Amino acid sequence: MRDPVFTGTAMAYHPFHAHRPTDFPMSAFLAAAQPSFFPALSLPPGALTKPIPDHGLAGAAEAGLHPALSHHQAAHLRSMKSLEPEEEVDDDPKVTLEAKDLWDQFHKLGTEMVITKSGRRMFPPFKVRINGLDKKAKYILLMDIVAADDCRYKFHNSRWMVAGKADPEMPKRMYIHPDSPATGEQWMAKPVAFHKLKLTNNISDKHGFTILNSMHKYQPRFHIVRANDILKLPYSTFRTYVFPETEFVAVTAYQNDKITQLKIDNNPFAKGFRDTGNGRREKRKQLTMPSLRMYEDQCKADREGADSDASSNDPPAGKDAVHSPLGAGTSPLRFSRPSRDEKTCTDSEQELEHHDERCTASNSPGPEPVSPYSSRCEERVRERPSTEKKDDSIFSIRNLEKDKVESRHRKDTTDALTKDSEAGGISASKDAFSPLVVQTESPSHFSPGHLQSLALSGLHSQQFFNPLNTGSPLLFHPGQFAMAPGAFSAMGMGHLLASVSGASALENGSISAQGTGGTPNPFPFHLSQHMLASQGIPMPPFGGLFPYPYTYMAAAAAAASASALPATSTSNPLSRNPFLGSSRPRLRFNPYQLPVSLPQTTSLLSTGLSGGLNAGSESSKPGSRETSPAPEHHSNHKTGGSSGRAASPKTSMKDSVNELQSIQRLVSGLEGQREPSPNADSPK
Amino acid sequence: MRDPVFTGTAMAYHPFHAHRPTDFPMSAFLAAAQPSFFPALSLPPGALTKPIPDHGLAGAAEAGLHPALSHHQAAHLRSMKSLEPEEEVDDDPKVTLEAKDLWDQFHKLGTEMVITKSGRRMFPPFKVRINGLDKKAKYILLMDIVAADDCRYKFHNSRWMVAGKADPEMPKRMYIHPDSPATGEQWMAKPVAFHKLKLTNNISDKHGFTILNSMHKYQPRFHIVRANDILKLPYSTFRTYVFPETEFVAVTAYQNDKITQLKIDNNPFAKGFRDTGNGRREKRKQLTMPSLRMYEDQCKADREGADSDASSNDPPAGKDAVHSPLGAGTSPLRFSRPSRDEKTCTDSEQELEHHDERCTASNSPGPEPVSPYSSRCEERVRERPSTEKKDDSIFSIRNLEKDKVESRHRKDTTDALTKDSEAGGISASKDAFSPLVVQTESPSHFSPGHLQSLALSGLHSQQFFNPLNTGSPLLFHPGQFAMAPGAFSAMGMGHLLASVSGASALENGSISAQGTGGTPNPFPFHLSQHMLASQGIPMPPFGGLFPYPYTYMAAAAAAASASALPATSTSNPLSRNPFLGSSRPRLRFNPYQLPVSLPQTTSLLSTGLSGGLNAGSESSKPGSRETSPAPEHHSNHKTGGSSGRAASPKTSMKDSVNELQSIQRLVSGLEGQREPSPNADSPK
DNA sequence: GCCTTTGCCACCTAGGTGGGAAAC
DNA sequence: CAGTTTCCCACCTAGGTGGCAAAG
Repeated sequence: MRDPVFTGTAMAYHPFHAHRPTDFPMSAFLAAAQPSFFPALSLPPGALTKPIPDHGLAGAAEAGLHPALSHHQAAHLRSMKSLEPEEEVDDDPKVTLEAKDLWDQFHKLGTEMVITKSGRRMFPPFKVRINGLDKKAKYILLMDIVAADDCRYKFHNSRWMVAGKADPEMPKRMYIHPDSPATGEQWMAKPVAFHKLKLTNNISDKHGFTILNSMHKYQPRFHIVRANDILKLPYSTFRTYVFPETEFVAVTAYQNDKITQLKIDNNPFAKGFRDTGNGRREKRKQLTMPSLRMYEDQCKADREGADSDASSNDPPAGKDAVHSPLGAGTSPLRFSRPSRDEKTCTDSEQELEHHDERCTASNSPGPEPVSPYSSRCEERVRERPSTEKKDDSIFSIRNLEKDKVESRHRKDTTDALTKDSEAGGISASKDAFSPLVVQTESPSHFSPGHLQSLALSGLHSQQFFNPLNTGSPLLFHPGQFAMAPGAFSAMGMGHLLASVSGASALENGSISAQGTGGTPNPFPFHLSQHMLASQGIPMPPFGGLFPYPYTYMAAAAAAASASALPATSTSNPLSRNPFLGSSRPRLRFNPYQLPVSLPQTTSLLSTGLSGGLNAGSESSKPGSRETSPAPEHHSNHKTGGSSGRAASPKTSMKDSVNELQSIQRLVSGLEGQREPSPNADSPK
Repeated sequence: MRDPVFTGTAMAYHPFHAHRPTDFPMSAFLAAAQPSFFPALSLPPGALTKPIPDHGLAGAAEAGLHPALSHHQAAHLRSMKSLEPEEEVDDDPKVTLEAKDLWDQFHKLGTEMVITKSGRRMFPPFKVRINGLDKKAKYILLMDIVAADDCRYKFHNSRWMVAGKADPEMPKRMYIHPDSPATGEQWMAKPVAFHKLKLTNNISDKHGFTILNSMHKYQPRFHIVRANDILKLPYSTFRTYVFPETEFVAVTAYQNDKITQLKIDNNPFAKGFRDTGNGRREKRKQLTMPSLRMYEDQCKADREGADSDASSNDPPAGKDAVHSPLGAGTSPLRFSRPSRDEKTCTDSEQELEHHDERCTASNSPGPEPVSPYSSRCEERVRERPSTEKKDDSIFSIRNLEKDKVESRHRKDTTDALTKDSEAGGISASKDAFSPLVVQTESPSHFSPGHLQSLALSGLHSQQFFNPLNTGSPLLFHPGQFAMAPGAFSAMGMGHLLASVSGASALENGSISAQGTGGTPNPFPFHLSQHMLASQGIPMPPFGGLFPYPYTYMAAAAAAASASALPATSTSNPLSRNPFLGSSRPRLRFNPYQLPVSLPQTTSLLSTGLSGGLNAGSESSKPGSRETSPAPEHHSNHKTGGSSGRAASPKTSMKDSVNELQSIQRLVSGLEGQREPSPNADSPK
């Protein structure tokens, strides 16, 4: 397990792989890829064509780059020594969260997302608009949802408060947008929605849904990978974007009536619960009604613009400009929920109410309530010295102070500002309030033991599943990684690349949600049974066997619109490490052990992945994986931001977390962080 | 226009293209591909791995191969000289029509498919089960619907009769299964449905729907192409499968009440019209009620087996075993509709009622009524001498006589028996009653002028659209081909490879059916704006500039289940040439001239396709393209089958058509046919 | 009892049916 | 006038909502 499968030459791999990825034995695939990933730069091969991005929104992105290593320079370097035979691509992705206003509204109240056994969509739908991609290059877009911290919450006295340490992390799944791979031109043509991603609390889910723990806080993440085949994902650079305002608490039933009302008022499918004069459900009182409906109207308008196919069935497609739907309705209700960010996760009534500690001077329109459970970003920011260890910095955090000044010029488009980080070169792009951007070099540091097997699943209602490399949700299974306890979930360390087998792929008339299990023709998906390395924020490099090939880049969090800017960017759950504090290994999941239908999925696995997978699974046994030191974690947020950069795997992780959480007020520092990850497997 | 864009070296193209297809300028793309296509063999590169197919159903496929050039030999030859760098693949696809029983029931009555402006699905859904593919190789599956003949029909006195020549052909579109490309393993995992393909009579359709002429007869076709990128389609071998029982007449309103009732009884969406005691629509009398519902039950059962995702939303997913739903209900009603097959298309009351002229000795359960408008296959078969010109044979027709003997051993699986044809080597596979199989070598003979531009479209309800090469419907526009008048529609000559731009791709919340037109972000699809060469049956090679690289293979039609076998295989509309008889160029369509939203679709087009496209358009001006000699066509079916193999473009086409139409009783002959295709452009 | 989860429900959206009147 | 087409409709399927009672 975790043997250096990634050994071989980059060149050897790509040429071969490019022609017929699927015919290539996984073993060979893995063997050929490793050596090529030098601990070099993090930027994607592209960006060379145009020395300076000329994309509309991206124009100012590079302005503040540190001379150490500009975006383009980095890209160039990478392209030269990287194993990627890819042509030089000119891209500088800028990502904007759609319906940001709506997200902000929810965020202020403390977003809740219902999770059910059968799978539930997210309500404000996670949708982003992308700019700056290379028109011709192909990209794979992904999304995952990682734990925002290692705490469990409870809604008490109209407040969210910590209720102990987080439960064991559920198998994480990386959801590949079904349209992947597609050209940059196609992705940029219209907003990219992930409404097919469903949330569930069913640990035995066979649909490839994202499994979450109820009463835990999560942070959705969006990833852009320039690759024309999902098989290349493990060796590709991940550009990760985090929109703090999309943070949410998973619940099995809504806790906050205001959230419920906001959902009802904006989700067209809940129209039946609106108090539109029609005798409807009583419970809720018209908390909102004023300028409501705006979001829906926007959605419908959007629908006009683009044709819908199976992939575009998400009713809520509202653009960022929702014109503050709730208006007077919800915004005034600033719940004083505890900002549990770096809480010690002890059951207590300590309702963290630092939400008033606005992260930035806020160029927002006055009284924007901070998210009920937003972190005390301001506090943290102050704690953080600007002495980031640039040499091995993992994050490239922009100077938000500067951004604030310019933020008002920008709409609510949270551009993604990619910067170089490996060399410690930090560039504060002038464009402010971008989402947190983390760029990860191809995780060549995976050992076969980390490879993941698919978890298949029929993807039931999951949007059209395009089999093979055409876009299948990646099922991530943290338990199969051999890394430190706290290395997972946080920023998506070692996501497992699993493919959906089930029956969802080829379109049939069948739609039963669960029938997939033991169907005769389970539609084996043997493509991507290898894990995806570090997704975003710092992750332990799996035993430190690797040359730290990847670098992280953080381009400020912001993501707040001119109005709600500071408020929404308050909580920065980017990289909480759920495993750090949880010591009760309740469940362990091994795709192969799950009741999931994993038929015929042995092709690639059997060749070279099975062993690795098993290895990883073994090491991450229930007891081992989830048992992590909680104490040190608690105090993290206090010390993290400052200087724990090159700290030990666990602490360093947390440090980075803290930094991220305080992004709103980030100073221009860029931090590199690398997690040695003691031993990949069990933390024990 | 029509400049030899296809010039260059195969090797040059592939290596490059494989890595980043979309980054490759179309001009270069085209230039590199041409030379590689020798007039060689037609079989796909695969089949080398295993000298003898060991697939369950395919086991006997090679049994009857003619020694001239076996399937594998051909494949080997091709792989050596072909430009395809593809590895040797072992495949021998067998295709089975799902819900064949249901199709048969409709076919007996004379299937009608409603076409509406907003697009209508086909009711028995076109769904096939595939076997014998190479597990690891990637395939692109396509479907198109071609005119079955060049006549216009009218339903008079409860009979379908010819009502003159066919109207000008509408722009034909090749629909790529959205899951494409996918591995053979994935395709074989479960039936492949094409329920996202919609039929319309809206000549300005922007959704990529298939545009048909009302009151005209059509024949759906299914294609398997081993390719990992739609960009390679033009240079890939097409294996075409035709199921005669899926023939239908497009109507704007049902003409035959029995068809209506059959639809209502079997289509779950029409449940509201069933006379289940509930006072419902009066009109129809319970024509069927006996063992009905079977199909639906089957569908639901199917749904259990496989998960549904956006691509699997088609309610009707019944397997082939529908247990003869209508039972006594509809089968007894054998309408004596005219079999207008090779009619002269003159308005007359001559109700062709040769349906009793069963094509084969029929091992079917007795009184299977022939399709009302089925062709006089038997007659035709007899006319055909077994003196196929093997040297340039286009069709490889199996010996059905032999098949008949063995057919009863087979279920209703109409296996696809691929055979070599180019060398004249014909192999009569022992497995009988396969659908008509036509294998086309990569149509390298396209000249730039034939290249097609996309017609984009949002694919509205069209199933999830996977942009880029992941699967987008190909929009075929006959008008942009430079070829003889009658060369189109019939067997899909020169289908245009157009991609859907619209908004369907990236999943958004928007679903409006028509809003695509002028949307801000039209999602340009510049991938496959080049036309797809000969799809199935003989087609004019566009001016004869080419070395006749493609070969056709026919592997018997059959496709009939043990019970209804002979009956269903009666009509063989495979390659009627609608243009041959139509001399009234009513409309001309140039994707660029349509009100379709073709924004940003210029990338590849502008590089190397625009010119070609325009060229093609120019040459195929309205007046030119549709003006074709009708007379010769009429008599075709009489003379066609016998020896018109190497005949002139037009006649040869018809000859092959005739042959195909009589497939049910095909003798062991295999015919190769190649169409010189005078000049690619305008027939004038 | 409290807290949380589950299952079922009514009520929506989205869209696939053919009927039937009206239009062409 | 007859043949066709169009449009709107009621009626379905499929599935996304939160409520709510009951169960853990």
